[in-house]
Amino acid sequence: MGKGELTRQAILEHAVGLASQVGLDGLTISRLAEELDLSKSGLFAHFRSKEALQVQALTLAAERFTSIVIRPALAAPRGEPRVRALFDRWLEWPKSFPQPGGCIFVAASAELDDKAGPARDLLVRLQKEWLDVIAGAVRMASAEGHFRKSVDPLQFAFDTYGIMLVGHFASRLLRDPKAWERAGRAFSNLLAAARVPPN
Amino acid sequence: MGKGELTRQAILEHAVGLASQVGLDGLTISRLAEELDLSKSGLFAHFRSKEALQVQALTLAAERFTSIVIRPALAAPRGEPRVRALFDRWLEWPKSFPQPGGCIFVAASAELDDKAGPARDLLVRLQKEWLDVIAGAVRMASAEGHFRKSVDPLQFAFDTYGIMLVGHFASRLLRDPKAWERAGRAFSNLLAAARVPPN
DNA sequence: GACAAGAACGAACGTTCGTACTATTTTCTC
DNA sequence: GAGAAAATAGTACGAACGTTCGTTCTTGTC
Repeated sequence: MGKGELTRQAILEHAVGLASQVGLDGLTISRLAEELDLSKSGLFAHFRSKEALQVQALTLAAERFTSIVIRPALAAPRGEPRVRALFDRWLEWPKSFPQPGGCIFVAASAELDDKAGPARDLLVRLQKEWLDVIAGAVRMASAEGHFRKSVDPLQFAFDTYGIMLVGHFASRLLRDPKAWERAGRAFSNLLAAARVPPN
Repeated sequence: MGKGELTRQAILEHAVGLASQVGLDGLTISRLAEELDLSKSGLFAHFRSKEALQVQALTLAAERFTSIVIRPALAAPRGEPRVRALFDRWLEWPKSFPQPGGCIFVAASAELDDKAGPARDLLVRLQKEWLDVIAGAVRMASAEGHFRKSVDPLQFAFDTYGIMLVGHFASRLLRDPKAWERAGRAFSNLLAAARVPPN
């Protein structure tokens, strides 16, 4: 990996953190350059447009998400354990990949939901894939006999995502120290409702 | 109500709609003035700072939220019907008060979770109040014998908010036509779990 | 060690931002 | 309907934005 590629990655890594705080639009090249001790033009040359920078930042975040959350969780045994692992690893994600403003995908989701463009398109694809990963794990949990057959995998993924969103909201905006505890409880309830009844 | 107050309201109403699309920060005075056929300075004079404009826009939205969502729902009979009414009226809110970019509070929550200032302070207060309204209705539902005594009102409010958030997310970002249907189902499950078991 | 390619720089561009002033017009009050 | 007060417009400002340009320094290759 040449020197250029190295700084490009460093820029993007920092860009994700910054964007998590101020948004992908609030991100400015000047500030990014300043914080990385680069010249505005030198930094800019790596991307040739702000939009490209945004897209590449999202791409980098997605790669890391896969390796930090998804891949390890898929190593858990099929069925309920894997479903749990997906949730648990997601909780660790904003810490494992430092995002001082919280999960960049949550921030970007609210920001981009109205703005057409390649960044939005990419984000939509990524989020759908993530929901599908959850739904897939749920489907297996039914096949393994852990969950009832009647559990709707996409509904389960939908519900889980809601818990993640509200955890994020309560933790970051309301600064509720019990936010993640509550999220955990909500998810446990979701699991309990999906499980095949004992006996 | 003098003419000044009238245009001020008109400005704020439009500002809320605009902010729902581009965010409270993305809101610009020039664009607002343009769309309302006012001069930049003429519009600006009403608020004397952009921050004041943001805060007043949030305030207006909150007033409308109270009269569109909360007040009518409180007219529903105590207990589960009132809890349901709160949820149902919330679904109507982005339509009753036009917000082309979706609920302004959802947008603002993601945007302001990191930015200290009066706008954030106000938003936090409003959102806590809203959660308390839900929790209060849940408490009554337990008192009325509709919900189990063991239901944690704040947890219920937390879960409900999550459903709203994910409905918003699925509908606006993913453009999932089944989003609100799914949200309704999730909420029904929540209600079912809270209800006292039959017999 | 020469030399091309790539990376970073500083300065400048046109535009837009929020805000400050002063003037003009409109509205309200007696 | 005159005069005060309020509302709107006009113009200008300094700062920040994304982007372009030509130049310099650094890196890697033969």
